[in-house]
Amino acid sequence: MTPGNAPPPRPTDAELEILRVLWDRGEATVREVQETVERRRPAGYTTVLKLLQIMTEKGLVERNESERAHVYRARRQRQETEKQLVGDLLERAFGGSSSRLVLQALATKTASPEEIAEIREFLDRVPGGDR
Amino acid sequence: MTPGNAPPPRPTDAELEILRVLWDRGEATVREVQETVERRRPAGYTTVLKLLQIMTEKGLVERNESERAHVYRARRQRQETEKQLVGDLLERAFGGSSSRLVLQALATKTASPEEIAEIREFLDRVPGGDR
DNA sequence: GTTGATATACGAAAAACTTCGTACTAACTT
DNA sequence: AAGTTAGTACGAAGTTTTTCGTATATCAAC
Repeated sequence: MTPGNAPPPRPTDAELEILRVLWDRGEATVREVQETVERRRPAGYTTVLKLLQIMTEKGLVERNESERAHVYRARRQRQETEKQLVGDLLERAFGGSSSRLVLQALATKTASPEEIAEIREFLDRVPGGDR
Repeated sequence: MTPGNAPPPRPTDAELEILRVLWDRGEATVREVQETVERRRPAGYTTVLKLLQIMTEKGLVERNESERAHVYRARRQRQETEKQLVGDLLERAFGGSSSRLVLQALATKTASPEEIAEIREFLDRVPGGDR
């Protein structure tokens, strides 16, 4: 096993940008990742390569080396990582109060009517959340 | 003006722990902060002192030096910082979709019935969020 | 006034993060 | 075969984060 067996660490900012590319595309070579990241901000080829190598060591991604250009995939699903990040922020900044985080999120960026309906549906299904 | 005039940077993990103490107490000396942080995790006195000094430079806190033991205060309100952190995570991980973040938060840690009611009330008041 | 307790200042080390240059390798092209 | 292109490996440097030791100052009490 490459990384002991501990759960992968929280991805850093630069790592998260790369993960987003991999989640979108399913899998990608270094060049594909680099070209996509490049559109958002300056990022040299070897920089992205090195990051992917480190992320492999950390267990954040895995790679297929059968071709000359290695193909990378995220090791955890987008949703799992999102959960990790939210849970982390919840503990670090909101003392575990999810409602405070939720209200803050809604205040930060207004949700569309569809999104609001979606949230309502979720609340209706939460145990103890029924009116 | 101590820090140019740029908005204070996103606080790091260790800085956030200190800010939480300051938000709770309103203001505190290094020793008070250190003793409170200590309960959560090992943290030496000079470590906390140094962090507070750096945070002063960064503009995250301000201090009153009129007494021998300087008294520190958070420079931004808890809510402003929470907003910054949520907005940041929203962009970095959720591509700006607040509903995805909200649903993830609710799934991560179940909110109490009171909290759920609070969220409902908020949704009712959001423009376009009325049923 | 010397001692002891309690402060701040500051340098510096260790770890993590980010970036990039250089070396090397494999494959295609002429 | 030699040169060009496109890839990985890896060391290393710059920055930030975190930690702590040591020097120094202040104050109180003896």
